[in-house]
Amino acid sequence: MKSPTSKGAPAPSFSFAPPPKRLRRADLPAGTLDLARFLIGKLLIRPIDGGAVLAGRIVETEAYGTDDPASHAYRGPTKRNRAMFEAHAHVYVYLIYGTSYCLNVSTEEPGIGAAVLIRAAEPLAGIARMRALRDRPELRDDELARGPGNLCRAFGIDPAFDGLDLDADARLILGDDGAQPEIGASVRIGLTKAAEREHRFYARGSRAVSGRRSLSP
DNA sequence: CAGAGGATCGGCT
DNA sequence: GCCGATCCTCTGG
Repeated sequence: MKSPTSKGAPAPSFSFAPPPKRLRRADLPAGTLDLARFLIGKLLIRPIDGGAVLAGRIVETEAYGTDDPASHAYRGPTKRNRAMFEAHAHVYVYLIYGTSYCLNVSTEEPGIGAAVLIRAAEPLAGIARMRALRDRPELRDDELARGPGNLCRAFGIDPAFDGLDLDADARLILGDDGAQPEIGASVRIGLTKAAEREHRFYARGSRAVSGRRSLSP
């Protein structure tokens, strides 16, 4: 028997204790490495239909700062990367390898191109919907948003989100519920340029982190 | 205007 | 661990 007292009532789509605080631009550190570390443990929340949300805890990020040959902004602004040059807390979404989208958050003052790649999240709410978006019913919860392309698919994030201001737009929200995982650092994943820089950050012990186990001790 | 390459993923050896 | 899929963007001629 389950929920005998709430028979017929719709299940709450989203509940945290304590409820998360929405993070605005002023709450977010500027600076690429600082924001990459700060975002570990924070909540990524995407409201969908009927008051429901998709939500997950960010467990892996990578920094792409100034003077970084691996950054899309390294050679200056282009049509694609313009969101990287907006004030910090703007969203940059791009297509990689013709198959996956990647979600980034801009990190510096206007005119400076830099961003943090959101690489993985632990699903917390809207999990059935995420599994449907992935179209992989066999996956465990902690596999749904593991890896930057998978995260975008699980959250339904596509180029329509490119340029969105996390401070002002209701389509995507950063939240803080007070959790503070222990943070580890490593080299970034999948790069050919500047591969030695330890600009990847992750939540120690999370099963939702991508990459070989040895990268996330 | 052609061509190379890419912040990935999933399947296969 | 290796490889192909798939397509957009940027670069160079």
